[in-house]
Amino acid sequence: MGRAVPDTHGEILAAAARRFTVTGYRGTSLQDIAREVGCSKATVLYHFANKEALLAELMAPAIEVLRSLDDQLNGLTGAAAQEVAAQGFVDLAVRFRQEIAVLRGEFPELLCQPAFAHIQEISDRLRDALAGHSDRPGARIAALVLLAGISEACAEFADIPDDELRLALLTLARRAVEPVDAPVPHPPTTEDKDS
Amino acid sequence: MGRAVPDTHGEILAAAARRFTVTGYRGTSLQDIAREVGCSKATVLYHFANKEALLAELMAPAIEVLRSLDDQLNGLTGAAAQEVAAQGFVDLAVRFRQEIAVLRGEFPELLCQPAFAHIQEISDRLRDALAGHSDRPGARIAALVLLAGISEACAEFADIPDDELRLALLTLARRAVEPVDAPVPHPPTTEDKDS
DNA sequence: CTTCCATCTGACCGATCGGTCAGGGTCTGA
DNA sequence: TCAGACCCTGACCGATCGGTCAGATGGAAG
Repeated sequence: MGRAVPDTHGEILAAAARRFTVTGYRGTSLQDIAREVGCSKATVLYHFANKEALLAELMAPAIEVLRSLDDQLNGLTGAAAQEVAAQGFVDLAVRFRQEIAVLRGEFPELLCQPAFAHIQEISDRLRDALAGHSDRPGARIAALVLLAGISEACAEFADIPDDELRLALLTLARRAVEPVDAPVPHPPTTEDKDS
Repeated sequence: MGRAVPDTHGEILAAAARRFTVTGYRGTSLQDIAREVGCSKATVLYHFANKEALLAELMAPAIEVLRSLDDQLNGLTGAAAQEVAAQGFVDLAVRFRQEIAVLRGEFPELLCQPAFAHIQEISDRLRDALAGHSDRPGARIAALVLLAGISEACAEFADIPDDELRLALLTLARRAVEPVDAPVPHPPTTEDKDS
């Protein structure tokens, strides 16, 4: 009865997600998506203004969670920032495996599109937090390796249950981040307005 | 004098590498490459049979080194395999930063092309070695995260000197691989035909 | 029955893609 | 001087891309 409602919009969204994960955003044509849904290409463009809008709607939930993680990170320093960043990103990556798989590799190019204007800055801050806000090259490199590797792993291990993948990644992340040996974000000579 | 030789072939190769690293293989047209070189698209296709052949010649040296690493790995087990895999891959990734940046993200699709027929198997074996040939999900996941992350890091940190990047990545890899606590590939109850 | 609106479609558009081809320069060696 | 190899090019090809548009369909409201 109720299920007789076609919900073409949602079907297109789901089909696009499936195709994007296999052949990438650039490598997937609107025709491909339409074929998978079983409608015409014009129908796809009736439900979505253009290809970019389709991608934007697909990524919206993941981006929302990423933003909230960015908020949580605000103000944290040192090991606390590392732990929250690791836990938050692993959780996000596991939950939005498919969305992350979509962006795989095309990240830098897709970020240029206006729909993803601030994602670059957010992920930069996330990387910075995972490095414990350290400016040592080793810490920054480790943070990048982890973020990129976790994304890739989530896209790859689609068959592993969420809990198991999350645990493995979090364990790895805690083992791999470069430890911030001294909790000295700034020596007590400067003004400490919040302590 | 001698430098007057144009060497268009090499210039095209270099220009292609530059463009591919920025906009990816798919995202770079032969026209783009020709424009960067300052010749016509037809000239590009005079020096290279097609776009795929251009990519293949670009990747050939890196693939050669990857193959030799694969040979070195043959027969190694446990921690020894992990160490050789980590060291070998970090070295390869740092040396062939640009080549690896080219493949960034388009790896799975590009591997389908006949020129890269066996790369998938080799990288699978490399991942397996980095996991110490363990079948524990944690070890396999850590290996994948490292391989993917190291590739991404090499593509990203183009400004860091080779030595510094290599040291940081190797330190990270040794810290991050899941340790193979006991060198027991198989308990002595089953038949041991080679020991 | 008529009107209206949401949904959907085939036909079509200009742009760009990878790739082909005939031919024009230029240099060399006979 | 001439033949031929080498390098390079503009013009062109069919295919496919994202996107537009006029119109067909069908159900609900008046």
